[in-house]
Amino acid sequence: MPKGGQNVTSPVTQKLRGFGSLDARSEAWLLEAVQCDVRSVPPRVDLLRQGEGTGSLHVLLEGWSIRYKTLEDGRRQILSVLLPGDIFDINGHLAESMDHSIATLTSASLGVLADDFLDMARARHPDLEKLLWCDMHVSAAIQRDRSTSLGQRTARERMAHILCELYLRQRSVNRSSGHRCAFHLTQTELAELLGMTPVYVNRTLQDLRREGLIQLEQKCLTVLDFDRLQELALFDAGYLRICESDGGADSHRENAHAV
Amino acid sequence: MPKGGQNVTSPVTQKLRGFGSLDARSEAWLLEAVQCDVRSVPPRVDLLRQGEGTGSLHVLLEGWSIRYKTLEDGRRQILSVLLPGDIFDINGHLAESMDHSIATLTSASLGVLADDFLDMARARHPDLEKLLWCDMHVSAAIQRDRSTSLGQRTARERMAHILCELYLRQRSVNRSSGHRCAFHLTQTELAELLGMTPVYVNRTLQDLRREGLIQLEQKCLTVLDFDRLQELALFDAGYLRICESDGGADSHRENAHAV
DNA sequence: CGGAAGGTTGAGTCCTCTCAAATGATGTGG
DNA sequence: CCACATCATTTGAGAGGACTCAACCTTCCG
Repeated sequence: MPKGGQNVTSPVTQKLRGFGSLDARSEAWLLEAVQCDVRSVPPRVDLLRQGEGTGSLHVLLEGWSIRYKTLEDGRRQILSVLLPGDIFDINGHLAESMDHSIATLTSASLGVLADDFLDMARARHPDLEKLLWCDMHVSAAIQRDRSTSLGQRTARERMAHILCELYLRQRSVNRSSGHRCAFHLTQTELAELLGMTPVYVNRTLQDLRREGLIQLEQKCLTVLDFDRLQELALFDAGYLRICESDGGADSHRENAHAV
Repeated sequence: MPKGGQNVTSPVTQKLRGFGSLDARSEAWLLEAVQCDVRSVPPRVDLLRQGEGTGSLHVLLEGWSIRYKTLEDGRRQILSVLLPGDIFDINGHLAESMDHSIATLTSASLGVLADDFLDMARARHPDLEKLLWCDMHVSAAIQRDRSTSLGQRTARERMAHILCELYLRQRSVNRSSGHRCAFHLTQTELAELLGMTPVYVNRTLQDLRREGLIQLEQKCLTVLDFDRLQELALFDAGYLRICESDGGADSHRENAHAV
């Protein structure tokens, strides 16, 4: 969606800019690299499969995907949700086989980066390289929060927590309007993400709706009362390291968990 | 325990060698760097605290530690167990504050690496740098497996799984003899790690004991029937990327999940 | 020896699951 | 444009895995 002529609003650059300053030259180079080899993928397709070989660095430009892991007997855990702007398989070359899978949920558009991308970034765009590591660091923090949810939070809290996370993460790449954002997980997928049963997911969602916290229908989430939702979830946005910056000029942090 | 005069068996080098070949020069340099600033820490002390500033790269040389995260209301999730040879806070400089804490369980000995360690490794010991990223990659895989456990496995399975993991990880750094290894988690800590209640941990352990799978007493774990334990846990050791190599000569993989 | 921490046991409860079926969306082809 | 198949959501009733509370026992250590 090139608006006003310049396509500076790629979700990737937008996300990375949230982690720190990015030289205009580096940003241009990144945009170039990302759009060099773009692929369109239909919904519900495995991009990388557990046990098989690894791939190169990918950037999700549009659509939703998931990272998941299956047990021998078929049970499946969704580890995290990948949103536009998310980078994955950043260290693929380090392993000979995947310990998990990655699949699209919706139809998606994918930037496949050249094999020497990281080396080039390291050599010529150190500021960009740093932001890439930051991104990786945030992904790890999200993963830790997911573990914490699964281990400590009740079903209601887990549900509230994931809704907060997905809402804010989309907002940080301009994928929200007002208090609404897309939501491409089915209740069954939510169940696999939150470690509960589809039936119970349904009941938990109805609870949250009944209490006027959210609205969720037709792949669209409306957060009616973010404060109460956040409170219920024991949600602390600090780990997302999201800086609120719209035009790119100011960058007053709103959700940071300052010391 | 310098055996035969040379202390080449630091748990770090041992662990890294499992991920790939390490030049003798790099190894010597690593040993040097790690033993340059060694600190002894008493049991049950926070090394790094959630919300506070980050530290530099650390290597756990001896003893057990944990990575954990606390919710506002006090609930605590132990994210992972750190064993001798484990590296942590590898990307500390990327964040301004910790999203989780790290604490010792036992008295521990800790190698604190110089700030330019990674840069030096990158410049002069690329083989070592690669193994460090491998290690980070394996840590992430362990974290993913933890999420999978918490989300999909039953209490019994989770318990069996963590026992398999801790046993194998210790074995990979020569911290086991026969089918026995140290075990420095109390039942309460196991509960915080597995997302269950201390009382239920106790009952689950008794189940496993009754079935002749394990023995656990006095901070010592004996795995009586690894095969059945592994089967019960739906444990797949592939993600640990452990190569079996004793004297350093051969390296027949035993637990690898070959394609 | 006494206190504290960890481990064990019992009984009752409830959060979450299972099974099953009905209803509502979505999409495809004739 | 309807009929059909498929998938997603919803609802009900019953069962059970894991939790809570509380007491008691054991080990450890100053």
